[in-house]
Amino acid sequence: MKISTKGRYALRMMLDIARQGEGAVVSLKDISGRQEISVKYQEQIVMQLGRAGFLSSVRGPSGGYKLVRKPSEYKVGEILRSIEGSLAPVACLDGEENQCGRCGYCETLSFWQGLDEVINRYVDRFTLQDLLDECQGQG
Amino acid sequence: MKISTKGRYALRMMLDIARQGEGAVVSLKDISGRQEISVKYQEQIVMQLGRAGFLSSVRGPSGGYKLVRKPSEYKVGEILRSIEGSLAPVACLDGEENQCGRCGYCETLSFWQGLDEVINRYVDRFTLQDLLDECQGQG
DNA sequence: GAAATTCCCAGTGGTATAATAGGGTAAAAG
DNA sequence: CTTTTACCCTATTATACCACTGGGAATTTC
Repeated sequence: MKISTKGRYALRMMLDIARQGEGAVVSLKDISGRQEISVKYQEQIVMQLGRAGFLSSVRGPSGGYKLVRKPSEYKVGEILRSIEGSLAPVACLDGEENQCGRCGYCETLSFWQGLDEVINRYVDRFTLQDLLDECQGQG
Repeated sequence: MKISTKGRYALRMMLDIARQGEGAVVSLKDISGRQEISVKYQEQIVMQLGRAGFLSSVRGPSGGYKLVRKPSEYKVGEILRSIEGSLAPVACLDGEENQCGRCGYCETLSFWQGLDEVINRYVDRFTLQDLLDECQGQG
C-alpha cells in the first residue's frame, strides 16, 4: 500500500516552490539542489503538474515554475491524485471498467469503499499551506 | 496505493471460513469453489495466516483450516498487516532501516504519519464478525 | 494402501516502477 | 548570438514485485 515515488516527489516539489515565496519562479535545477531529485526525473513529474493546471512555467534564463494558486488553495489530495491517478486501495473502486464479476455479492466491497473515503478525506484535509506552517522552524 | 491481491484474498478466505460456522474445518478446495482462487495460490496465503496464528490446520481427507479465535476477535487490520507486512503509505514509516536521510527535516513526514494512523485506525475498527453481519442477506 | 488433504520449496512470466540517457526544439535574457 | 531554461519525445535499463504454477513429501481417513 505505497504511494509511488513520483507522488511523493510531486508533493515535495510543490512544497519547495511554495516555500520560495508568493509568485516565486523556481527552476528545476534549484529544486534538484534542495530536494535531491534529478532534473530529468522532475521533468516527467512537472509535466503532469502543469497539465493538471497546478503550475505555470517561465522559459529562458532565470525561468522555472511557479504556483498558479496560493498554497492554501491546493489540497494535498488533488496533487497526489493527479500523479497517482487514484488513491483507491483496490482496483474495483477505480472505475466501472475495473470492477470484478463479484461486485454484486462481494462481502468486502463496502469495507474497501470506507477505507477509500477515509484516505481521501484525510489527504483533502491538508493544503500546501498547512504543511508549510507545520515546519516553519525547520531547514 | 493498492492492497495486494494476496491481502484481498486473505481477507476473503478468512471471511469464507468464518461464514461456514463456528469451529468449521474448511478445505482450500471448498474455498476455491466459492471464492474462485486457485488452491495453489491459497496455499501461500494460508501458510502466512497459519504462521501468524490466525488459522490452525487439519490434514488428511475432510481436513482443512479453521479459525483459532471467534470472528469477533479478528481485526481486519491485523489480517491485512500480516500479509502486507505493513500498510504504511511510505517506506520511511516501515522501520528505521527504511528511513531516508531527509527524515530530520522532511516537510512531509508528519503528513504521512497522519495518513498511516488514519488507515490503521480504520482497518482496526472492523472485525471479521462486522463484515459478516454487514451482508447476511447476500450470497 | 489409495485418496485427500496439508505442507513446503522452487521456479516463472509478466508488469510496473524508478530512474537514466539522449535527442532535440522553443523561448527569453543578457 | 550565446546561454539558460522550459518543453517534448523516445528509448533503455535495472530491478523488484506480483500473481501464479509445479513437484513432491507428510499426514490422516477410510
